[in-house]
Amino acid sequence: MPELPEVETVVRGLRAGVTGRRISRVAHVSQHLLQRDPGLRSIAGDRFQHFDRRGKFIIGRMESGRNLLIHLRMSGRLLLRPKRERRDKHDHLVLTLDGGDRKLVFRDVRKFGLVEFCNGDADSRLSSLGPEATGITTGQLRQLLQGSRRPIKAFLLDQTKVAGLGNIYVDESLYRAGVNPAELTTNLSPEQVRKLARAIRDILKKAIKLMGTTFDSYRATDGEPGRFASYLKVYHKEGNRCSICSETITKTRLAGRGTHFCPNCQKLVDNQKHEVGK
DNA sequence: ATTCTCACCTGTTAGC
DNA sequence: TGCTAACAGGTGAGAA
Repeated sequence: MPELPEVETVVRGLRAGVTGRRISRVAHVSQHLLQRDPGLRSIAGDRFQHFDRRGKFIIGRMESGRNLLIHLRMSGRLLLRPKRERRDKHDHLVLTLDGGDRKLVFRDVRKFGLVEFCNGDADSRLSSLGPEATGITTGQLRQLLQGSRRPIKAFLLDQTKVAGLGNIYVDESLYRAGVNPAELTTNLSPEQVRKLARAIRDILKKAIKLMGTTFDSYRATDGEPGRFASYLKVYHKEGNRCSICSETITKTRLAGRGTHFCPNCQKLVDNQKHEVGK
């Protein structure tokens, strides 16, 4: 579930607690991470100089010049824990840090997450990302929509179009903009594009301020849950009343995901005007 | 070329 | 109660 606001919160925690720290020891590394990067253990002795975020990726800039690429995917967490704390069975990378009494732990129940060295910003996983969702403008969004014909929800989940959105914030943004998730990108009116860009920026800004949304497993580096969940209007609100029109929030399946919306506030654009009054 | 579907995992929950 | 099946959702490989 970690999307842009959650990843941003984690990165801020890393900047505050890990920047400048040297890795004294790799206390544990799981086989599945070593399989992807057999050289991962060589991080011992290196030092974290800076952390960047790009979309949902975290990039650790190392003193050696190397770049550590991290993705939390669904259940990944980066936690600062006391050095003596017993290892959880889902801890897949445990880095003991010089100075202080904490260690950096990558915990990931479902093992979809990623921790490996990459070749910097030229790595295709990073270079193929679209512009950051936090700053998406109406003009950018209009441009990106050109030549695309698919449900707007599928489009917004595509990281090569806009980077950082996931299922929660896509549903929330579409609701705020009054756009049906199944609306084809080709059908969006200029006004809808404008509202959508605005909704994305506003919702992400507030979610970052509240340190993300904790629905289930997400936690910040200090173990704290995000506080945006109480502001969700449609995500996991099926059966509830729409706060605008009192219609019942509906859940369907679109683009392979649970999709939540208000059938009244988010009507499909009537694209068959010639059939009016049929 | 673009879009769609499924595999990747495991814990939780719904259903019988 | 105990079992199985479905579900959760980000990404990438392969199919359409």
